[in-house]
Amino acid sequence: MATAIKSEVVLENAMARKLLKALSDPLRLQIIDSLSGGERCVCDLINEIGLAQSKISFHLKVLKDAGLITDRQTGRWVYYQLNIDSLNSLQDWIELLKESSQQPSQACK
Amino acid sequence: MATAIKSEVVLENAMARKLLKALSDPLRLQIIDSLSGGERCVCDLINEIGLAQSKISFHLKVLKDAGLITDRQTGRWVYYQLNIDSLNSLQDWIELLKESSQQPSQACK
DNA sequence: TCCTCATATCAATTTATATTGATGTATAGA
DNA sequence: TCTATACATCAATATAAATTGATATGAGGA
Repeated sequence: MATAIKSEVVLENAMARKLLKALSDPLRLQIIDSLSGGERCVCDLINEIGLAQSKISFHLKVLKDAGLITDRQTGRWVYYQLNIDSLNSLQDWIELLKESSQQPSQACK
Repeated sequence: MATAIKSEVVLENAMARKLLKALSDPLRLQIIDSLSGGERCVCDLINEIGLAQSKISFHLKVLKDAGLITDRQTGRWVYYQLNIDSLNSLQDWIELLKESSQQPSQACK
Protein backbone atom coordinates (compact mmCIF):
# COMPACT_ATOMS: atom_id res chain seq x y z
CA MET A 1 0.00 0.00 0.00
CA ALA A 2 0.89 3.66 -0.22
CA THR A 3 3.00 3.45 -3.30
CA ALA A 4 2.76 7.03 -4.49
CA ILE A 5 4.00 8.88 -1.43
CA LYS A 6 5.90 11.96 -2.45
CA SER A 7 6.20 13.83 0.85
CA GLU A 8 7.66 12.48 4.06
CA VAL A 9 4.71 12.76 6.36
CA VAL A 10 1.43 10.97 5.90
CA LEU A 11 -1.44 13.15 7.02
CA GLU A 12 -3.77 11.87 9.67
CA ASN A 13 -7.41 12.32 8.84
CA ALA A 14 -7.85 14.98 11.50
CA MET A 15 -5.09 17.09 10.03
CA ALA A 16 -6.29 16.46 6.51
CA ARG A 17 -9.73 17.67 7.51
CA LYS A 18 -8.27 20.85 8.92
CA LEU A 19 -6.45 21.45 5.67
CA LEU A 20 -9.52 20.71 3.59
CA LYS A 21 -11.71 22.98 5.66
CA ALA A 22 -9.17 25.77 5.58
CA LEU A 23 -9.09 25.58 1.80
CA SER A 24 -12.85 25.45 1.44
CA ASP A 25 -13.50 29.13 2.10
CA PRO A 26 -13.62 31.70 -0.72
CA LEU A 27 -11.77 34.39 1.14
CA ARG A 28 -9.06 32.05 2.25
CA LEU A 29 -8.72 30.82 -1.29
CA GLN A 30 -8.22 34.41 -2.37
CA ILE A 31 -5.47 34.72 0.18
CA ILE A 32 -3.90 31.50 -1.01
CA ASP A 33 -4.06 32.77 -4.57
CA SER A 34 -2.33 35.98 -3.55
CA LEU A 35 0.35 34.05 -1.72
CA SER A 36 0.86 31.79 -4.71
CA GLY A 37 2.44 34.86 -6.29
CA GLY A 38 5.05 34.79 -3.53
CA GLU A 39 5.52 35.91 0.05
CA ARG A 40 3.35 38.85 1.12
CA CYS A 41 2.96 41.03 4.18
CA VAL A 42 -0.46 41.43 5.71
CA CYS A 43 -0.72 45.03 4.56
CA ASP A 44 -0.34 43.93 0.94
CA LEU A 45 -3.00 41.29 1.34
CA ILE A 46 -5.35 43.84 2.83
CA ASN A 47 -4.79 46.15 -0.13
CA GLU A 48 -5.06 43.41 -2.71
CA ILE A 49 -8.16 41.83 -1.31
CA GLY A 50 -9.70 45.02 -0.02
CA LEU A 51 -11.30 43.73 3.16
CA ALA A 52 -11.20 44.50 6.85
CA GLN A 53 -7.89 43.88 8.54
CA SER A 54 -9.37 41.79 11.34
CA LYS A 55 -11.05 39.61 8.78
CA ILE A 56 -7.83 38.96 6.91
CA SER A 57 -6.01 38.32 10.19
CA PHE A 58 -8.67 35.85 11.25
CA HIS A 59 -8.40 33.86 8.06
CA LEU A 60 -4.62 33.96 8.05
CA LYS A 61 -4.77 32.36 11.46
CA VAL A 62 -7.04 29.59 10.20
CA LEU A 63 -4.67 28.95 7.30
CA LYS A 64 -1.66 29.00 9.56
CA ASP A 65 -3.25 26.64 12.10
CA ALA A 66 -3.95 24.23 9.29
CA GLY A 67 -0.30 24.39 8.23
CA LEU A 68 -1.06 25.85 4.80
CA ILE A 69 1.00 28.95 5.36
CA THR A 70 3.92 30.03 7.50
CA ASP A 71 4.74 33.45 8.87
CA ARG A 72 7.87 35.42 9.52
CA GLN A 73 8.15 38.74 11.27
CA THR A 74 10.51 41.53 10.22
CA GLY A 75 10.16 44.72 12.15
CA ARG A 76 6.57 45.75 12.14
CA TRP A 77 5.63 43.55 9.22
CA VAL A 78 4.56 39.97 9.21
CA TYR A 79 5.15 38.08 5.99
CA TYR A 80 3.11 35.07 5.04
CA GLN A 81 4.11 32.36 2.64
CA LEU A 82 2.42 29.34 1.13
CA ASN A 83 3.63 26.04 2.53
CA ILE A 84 3.88 23.82 -0.51
CA ASP A 85 4.58 20.77 1.64
CA SER A 86 1.08 20.94 3.00
CA LEU A 87 -0.31 20.79 -0.52
CA ASN A 88 1.89 17.82 -1.28
CA SER A 89 0.69 16.07 1.84
CA LEU A 90 -2.88 16.71 0.88
CA GLN A 91 -2.32 15.27 -2.57
CA ASP A 92 -0.77 12.20 -0.99
CA TRP A 93 -3.67 11.85 1.38
CA ILE A 94 -6.06 11.88 -1.56
CA GLU A 95 -3.83 9.38 -3.33
CA LEU A 96 -4.14 6.98 -0.40
CA LEU A 97 -7.88 7.41 -0.43
CA LYS A 98 -7.92 6.48 -4.09
CA GLU A 99 -5.69 3.47 -3.56
CA SER A 100 -7.76 2.11 -0.73
CA SER A 101 -10.77 2.22 -2.99
CA GLN A 102 -9.27 -0.05 -5.64
CA GLN A 103 -11.00 -2.97 -4.00
CA PRO A 104 -13.82 -5.05 -5.45
CA SER A 105 -17.37 -4.01 -4.72
CA GLN A 106 -19.36 -5.81 -2.08
CA ALA A 107 -22.95 -6.73 -2.80
CA CYS A 108 -25.56 -5.36 -0.43
CA LYS A 109 -27.63 -7.98 1.31
CA MET B 1 1.12 26.02 -17.60
CA ALA B 2 -0.93 23.09 -16.29
CA THR B 3 1.46 20.37 -17.27
CA ALA B 4 0.31 17.63 -14.94
CA ILE B 5 -3.36 17.36 -15.77
CA LYS B 6 -4.53 13.79 -15.44
CA SER B 7 -8.30 14.15 -15.63
CA GLU B 8 -10.29 15.81 -18.39
CA VAL B 9 -12.04 18.55 -16.49
CA VAL B 10 -10.33 21.34 -14.66
CA LEU B 11 -12.21 22.21 -11.51
CA GLU B 12 -13.39 25.73 -11.02
CA ASN B 13 -12.63 27.10 -7.60
CA ALA B 14 -16.27 27.08 -6.60
CA MET B 15 -16.58 23.38 -7.34
CA ALA B 16 -13.24 22.64 -5.72
CA ARG B 17 -14.43 24.39 -2.60
CA LYS B 18 -17.56 22.30 -2.52
CA LEU B 19 -15.45 19.17 -2.77
CA LEU B 20 -13.05 20.34 -0.09
CA LYS B 21 -15.84 21.27 2.28
CA ALA B 22 -17.64 18.00 1.70
CA LEU B 23 -14.46 16.11 2.58
CA SER B 24 -13.74 18.19 5.67
CA ASP B 25 -16.32 16.59 7.92
CA PRO B 26 -15.51 13.59 10.14
CA LEU B 27 -18.75 11.77 9.53
CA ARG B 28 -18.56 12.27 5.79
CA LEU B 29 -15.01 11.00 5.85
CA GLN B 30 -16.23 7.89 7.63
CA ILE B 31 -18.74 7.41 4.85
CA ILE B 32 -16.07 7.93 2.23
CA ASP B 33 -13.88 5.38 4.00
CA SER B 34 -16.71 2.88 3.99
CA LEU B 35 -17.36 3.50 0.32
CA SER B 36 -13.68 3.08 -0.46
CA GLY B 37 -14.31 -0.59 0.30
CA GLY B 38 -16.75 -0.63 -2.60
CA GLU B 39 -20.35 0.22 -3.37
CA ARG B 40 -22.71 0.16 -0.38
CA CYS B 41 -26.38 0.59 0.23
CA VAL B 42 -27.55 3.10 2.79
CA CYS B 43 -28.65 0.38 5.20
CA ASP B 44 -25.12 -1.01 5.30
CA LEU B 45 -23.67 2.43 5.96
CA ILE B 46 -26.12 2.93 8.79
CA ASN B 47 -25.10 -0.37 10.33
CA GLU B 48 -21.39 0.17 9.83
CA ILE B 49 -21.35 3.70 11.15
CA GLY B 50 -24.09 3.23 13.71
CA LEU B 51 -25.77 6.60 13.44
CA ALA B 52 -29.24 7.94 12.74
CA GLN B 53 -30.57 7.27 9.28
CA SER B 54 -31.51 10.88 8.62
CA LYS B 55 -28.01 11.94 9.57
CA ILE B 56 -26.42 9.53 7.13
CA SER B 57 -28.88 10.57 4.44
CA PHE B 58 -28.10 14.22 4.99
CA HIS B 59 -24.39 13.70 4.62
CA LEU B 60 -24.79 11.43 1.63
CA LYS B 61 -26.62 14.30 -0.03
CA VAL B 62 -23.79 16.70 0.71
CA LEU B 63 -21.28 14.24 -0.74
CA LYS B 64 -23.44 13.64 -3.79
CA ASP B 65 -24.00 17.34 -4.42
CA ALA B 66 -20.26 17.84 -4.34
CA GLY B 67 -19.84 15.09 -6.90
CA LEU B 68 -17.83 12.83 -4.61
CA ILE B 69 -20.26 9.95 -4.81
CA THR B 70 -22.91 8.66 -7.18
CA ASP B 71 -26.06 6.72 -6.44
CA ARG B 72 -28.03 4.01 -8.11
CA GLN B 73 -31.37 2.62 -7.07
CA THR B 74 -32.32 -1.05 -7.23
CA GLY B 75 -35.67 -1.93 -5.81
CA ARG B 76 -35.90 -0.47 -2.34
CA TRP B 77 -32.20 -0.03 -1.99
CA VAL B 78 -30.05 2.88 -2.98
CA TYR B 79 -26.40 2.10 -3.56
CA TYR B 80 -23.72 4.72 -3.23
CA GLN B 81 -20.30 4.60 -4.79
CA LEU B 82 -17.18 6.72 -4.59
CA ASN B 83 -16.55 8.81 -7.68
CA ILE B 84 -12.81 8.50 -8.19
CA ASP B 85 -12.86 11.12 -10.94
CA SER B 86 -13.74 13.76 -8.40
CA LEU B 87 -10.66 12.83 -6.39
CA ASN B 88 -8.52 13.04 -9.50
CA SER B 89 -9.93 16.45 -10.29
CA LEU B 90 -9.18 17.61 -6.80
CA GLN B 91 -5.61 16.42 -7.06
CA ASP B 92 -5.26 18.27 -10.35
CA TRP B 93 -6.70 21.39 -8.82
CA ILE B 94 -4.09 21.22 -6.07
CA GLU B 95 -1.43 20.59 -8.68
CA LEU B 96 -2.39 23.79 -10.48
CA LEU B 97 -2.25 25.69 -7.22
CA LYS B 98 1.25 24.40 -6.67
CA GLU B 99 2.34 25.27 -10.18
CA SER B 100 1.03 28.80 -9.97
CA SER B 101 3.11 29.28 -6.85
CA GLN B 102 6.40 28.45 -8.55
CA GLN B 103 6.89 32.12 -9.17
CA PRO B 104 9.55 34.35 -7.62
CA SER B 105 8.71 36.12 -4.39
CA GLN B 106 7.78 39.75 -4.40
CA ALA B 107 9.24 42.00 -1.74
CA CYS B 108 6.80 43.82 0.51
CA LYS B 109 6.93 47.61 0.38
C1' DT C 1 9.47 58.51 26.52
C1' DC C 2 5.65 59.30 23.40
C1' DC C 3 3.41 58.60 19.08
C1' DT C 4 2.28 55.99 15.05
C1' DC C 5 1.85 52.07 12.35
C1' DA C 6 1.21 46.93 11.48
C1' DT C 7 -0.94 43.28 13.18
C1' DA C 8 -3.45 40.30 16.53
C1' DT C 9 -7.17 39.43 19.52
C1' DC C 10 -11.64 39.91 21.70
C1' DA C 11 -16.78 40.16 22.59
C1' DA C 12 -21.02 40.56 20.35
C1' DT C 13 -23.62 39.44 16.56
C1' DT C 14 -24.78 37.19 12.28
C1' DT C 15 -24.73 33.48 9.22
C1' DA C 16 -23.94 28.70 7.92
C1' DT C 17 -23.99 23.93 9.02
C1' DA C 18 -25.33 19.82 11.62
C1' DT C 19 -28.51 17.19 14.56
C1' DT C 20 -32.91 15.42 16.05
C1' DG C 21 -37.30 13.41 15.72
C1' DA C 22 -41.14 13.18 12.82
C1' DT C 23 -43.32 12.61 8.50
C1' DG C 24 -43.45 11.53 3.46
C1' DT C 25 -42.64 8.49 -0.60
C1' DA C 26 -41.78 4.56 -3.21
C1' DT C 27 -41.10 -0.37 -3.53
C1' DA C 28 -41.89 -5.20 -2.49
C1' DG C 29 -44.30 -8.83 -0.64
C1' DA C 30 -48.47 -10.85 1.65
C1' DT D 1 -55.06 -3.57 -1.15
C1' DC D 2 -52.62 -3.58 3.16
C1' DT D 3 -48.28 -3.62 5.58
C1' DA D 4 -43.42 -3.36 6.21
C1' DT D 5 -39.05 -1.76 4.70
C1' DA D 6 -35.56 1.61 2.79
C1' DC D 7 -34.67 5.92 2.14
C1' DA D 8 -35.47 11.09 1.64
C1' DT D 9 -37.04 15.31 3.40
C1' DC D 10 -38.66 18.69 6.65
C1' DA D 11 -39.09 21.91 10.68
C1' DA D 12 -37.09 22.97 14.91
C1' DT D 13 -33.13 23.30 17.45
C1' DA D 14 -28.23 23.18 18.51
C1' DT D 15 -23.61 23.98 17.29
C1' DA D 16 -19.88 25.97 14.72
C1' DA D 17 -17.82 29.43 11.96
C1' DA D 18 -17.51 34.16 10.08
C1' DT D 19 -18.11 39.15 10.48
C1' DT D 20 -17.90 43.53 12.79
C1' DG D 21 -16.11 47.15 15.44
C1' DA D 22 -13.27 47.98 19.25
C1' DT D 23 -9.25 47.37 21.84
C1' DA D 24 -4.57 45.40 22.79
C1' DT D 25 0.34 44.48 21.66
C1' DG D 26 4.69 45.44 20.15
C1' DA D 27 8.05 47.57 16.98
C1' DG D 28 10.21 51.80 15.14
C1' DG D 29 10.95 56.50 14.82
C1' DA D 30 10.71 61.31 16.74
